[in-house]
Amino acid sequence: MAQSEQRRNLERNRNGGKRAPGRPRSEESRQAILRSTLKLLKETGFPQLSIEAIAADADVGKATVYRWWPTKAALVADAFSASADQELRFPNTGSVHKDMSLQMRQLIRVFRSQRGKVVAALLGGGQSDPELIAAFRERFLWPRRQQAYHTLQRGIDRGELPAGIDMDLTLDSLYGPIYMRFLIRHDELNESFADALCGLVLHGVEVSRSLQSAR
Amino acid sequence: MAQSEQRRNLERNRNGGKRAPGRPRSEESRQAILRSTLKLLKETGFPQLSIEAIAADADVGKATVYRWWPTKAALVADAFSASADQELRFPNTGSVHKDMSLQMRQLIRVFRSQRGKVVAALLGGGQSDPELIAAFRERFLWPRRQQAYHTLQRGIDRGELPAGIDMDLTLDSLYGPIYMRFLIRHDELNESFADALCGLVLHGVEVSRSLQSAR
Amino acid sequence: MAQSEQRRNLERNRNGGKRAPGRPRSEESRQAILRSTLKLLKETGFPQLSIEAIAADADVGKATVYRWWPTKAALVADAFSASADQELRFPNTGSVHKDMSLQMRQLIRVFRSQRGKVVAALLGGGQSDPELIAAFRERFLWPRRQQAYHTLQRGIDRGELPAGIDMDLTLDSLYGPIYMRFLIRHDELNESFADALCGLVLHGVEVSRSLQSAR
Amino acid sequence: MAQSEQRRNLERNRNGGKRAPGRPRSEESRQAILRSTLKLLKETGFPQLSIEAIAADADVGKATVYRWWPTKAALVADAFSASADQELRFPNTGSVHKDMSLQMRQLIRVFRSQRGKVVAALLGGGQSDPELIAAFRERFLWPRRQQAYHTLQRGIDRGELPAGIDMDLTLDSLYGPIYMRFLIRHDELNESFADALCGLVLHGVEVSRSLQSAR
DNA sequence: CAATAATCGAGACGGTACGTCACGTCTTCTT
DNA sequence: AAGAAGACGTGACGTACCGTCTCGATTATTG
Repeated sequence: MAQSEQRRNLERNRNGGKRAPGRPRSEESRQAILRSTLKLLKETGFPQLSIEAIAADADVGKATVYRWWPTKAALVADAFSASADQELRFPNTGSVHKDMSLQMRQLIRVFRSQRGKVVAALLGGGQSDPELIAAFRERFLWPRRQQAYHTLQRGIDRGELPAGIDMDLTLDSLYGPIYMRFLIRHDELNESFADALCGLVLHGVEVSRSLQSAR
Repeated sequence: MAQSEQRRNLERNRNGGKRAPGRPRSEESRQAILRSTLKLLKETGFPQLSIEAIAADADVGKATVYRWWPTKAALVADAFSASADQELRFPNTGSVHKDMSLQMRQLIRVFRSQRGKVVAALLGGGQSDPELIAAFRERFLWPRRQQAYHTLQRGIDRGELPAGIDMDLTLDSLYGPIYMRFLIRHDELNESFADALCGLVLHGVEVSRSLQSAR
Repeated sequence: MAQSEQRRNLERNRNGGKRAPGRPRSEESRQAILRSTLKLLKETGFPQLSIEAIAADADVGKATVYRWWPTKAALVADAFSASADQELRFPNTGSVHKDMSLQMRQLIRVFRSQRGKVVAALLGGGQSDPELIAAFRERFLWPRRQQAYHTLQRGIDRGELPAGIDMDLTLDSLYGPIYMRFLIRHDELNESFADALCGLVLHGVEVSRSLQSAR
Repeated sequence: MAQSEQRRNLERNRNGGKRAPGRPRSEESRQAILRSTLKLLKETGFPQLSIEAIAADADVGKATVYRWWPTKAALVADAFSASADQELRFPNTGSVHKDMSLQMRQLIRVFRSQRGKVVAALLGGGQSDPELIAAFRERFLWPRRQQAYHTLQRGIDRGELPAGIDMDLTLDSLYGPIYMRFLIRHDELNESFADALCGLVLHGVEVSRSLQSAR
């Protein structure tokens, strides 16, 4: 459930299931707005995206947009998370190496697809708008990181990884290079990069466990 | 030498030292513009930065800005690189671990300083402006990466690192997590992160040399 | 009714009294703009008049001006005609000579007043903008000329003037010298000029009726 | 000799025929500027005419224009009078009627030609620039009016016109309607208008001599 | 079934910044 | 010293969106 659509729904809940009086919010408009937002975001960057254009594209009054989303950032964050919910689940193959590299390959595939433009817009816009980057963290990064913790834990339980490792360091080492290549575009970001990265980092984790545990 | 100031200077060179006719460009204005750009960039983000405000702050006509920089991006890129030239050199302590972690600590220090806002603006803005991100690569990333290659090579020569490693993979593994934490801000980015990262990755490199050489 | 305000009103009429959708035009702004236009026109000439200044003086967004008037000329024409409607009616004294010279005196009085600056601006600007001069003709010249025709006709009916005279020639002979002195300022334009002119021309008309009817 | 080009020539005269030191003024540039001014004035109106464009068209530095003409008005006035010197002389046929109507026909012909655009620009621009209208009076109107006085005087001497007439009233009555039709364009301005006008006004003068002499 | 209430679309509003153009002045080298 | 070249600070241009507002119309709940 998107963050900024709560006003009247909250009232509804408080009133014990009763609807607020007046014309109810148009679900049709809401979806058209989110759809147009994603569409235009893929065509232009975040700064070029205008609420004027979104409203026009969605055949909706400008005020309807402003009624439900306080800023362009909130709208984009909503649109993004509405479209990001179902993807990028972690597999469970019985091997940490395999689980991680498979998921990382998925991520790279997403980054290279049309959807990547939206992520780039979010991360780019987020550099000047804390709300945007927070939305990315909370709706995209954290849910996946929770799953990643479990995946790593399974590896520890199976003895593939030493106990006591710094999971955040490990995961940032695995994903950081992907994000870096995605955002800076200084080198190719293809799926085999996931394998090489996975090999390098997970072997490093195994070896330097003593250092980690000493921290 | 900044990119967008070449027009008339090039002519000068071609003409064998002769100056172009007409009033020469005001070096004073040029520097005032770059100074104001950096100053305002630190106060607001890249999208909020307006050429109008830069010109006003620099006591300069708007047209003078547009005469020399085609876009806000080009201006910011110039301002950034004019201020980034001298820093972040690599040390040479006789140990790869030490050399790298020292430099990475410097980078983190920069990212956490006022200058970090400019980098974030550049990378953020760059997500919707290829010119900006290219400027970052060419004027910031590449020069340092050249030095990093040499640092790694010294490690190989000294036997600290195996020969035949994938330097780009290694360096992205070292720096990627820093950039990720800097841009996504999902976890603390302090200088000790550099040491942990360095330990993890360089040990990983040593162990997985066979994998790398097999590629 | 001013020319450039018709768009939405016309729709209203076509729709049988129904209003166009959307926020209706602000009558307050419209009048403030016209008022400021006249005010500034009296202070400076037509070329010096800037839409920027009008908008500022009227406490109005620049876009509001451009929304309703395509050019500065159209705006000035509207402002002029909004202020010119009620004046300079022709008297009916029972004597052509008296009627004409009284009205011509009024005209000279207007030309010598503050309002004269606006007329001069209109006629001056009109030399490079057909729209402006057309506005002057249609909203100022023609309405008065209609009345002048009737005044002359009354003179003919009463036998003061010969039938079959060229009314346009007559009226241009009466008013042309006034306009000429007003615009070229080569000689004094005072009210007694009206009497002298009237005497000369109307006597001329009486005498040269034969020439006119022979045309 | 144009008004604003006097600075150095005056010095020359004071110095007793000696030339000022330094590079002499380029006659070529001066003429190119005047030529381009007229050319562009015929293409666009006075307000649209830009010194920038004149300098470019004349292949001349902008400063050269500003060095010799203080304002656009002065330049246009100069250009106009440089081109108006030789025309519109009064004939001497032995008949006032004929002399006047021939000259008025000439004037109408000029007004309808390309040169008319320049006159319109001058009179139009002059409504907001006293310098311009003064230039028109002094370099165009007065010289011709002097000749017109003589023409009328010849008529009086020959007994065609009564003595003691108001020459300025007479001439304004003859020319005012032409200027009015030229500037307001409310009715056709063809050469036969000169004859009708001449007939009407000169007959009027003959009849109302008593009124005039009574003034 | 009316009254009330909040939504919807449309689009005008006062603003801010855009990128361009011409202004009149200046600084340089060349003639 | 005047020439051309052309950069300079200035300020208006007309445009695009901003976020807010005022309309009539629509769609629900409440009395």
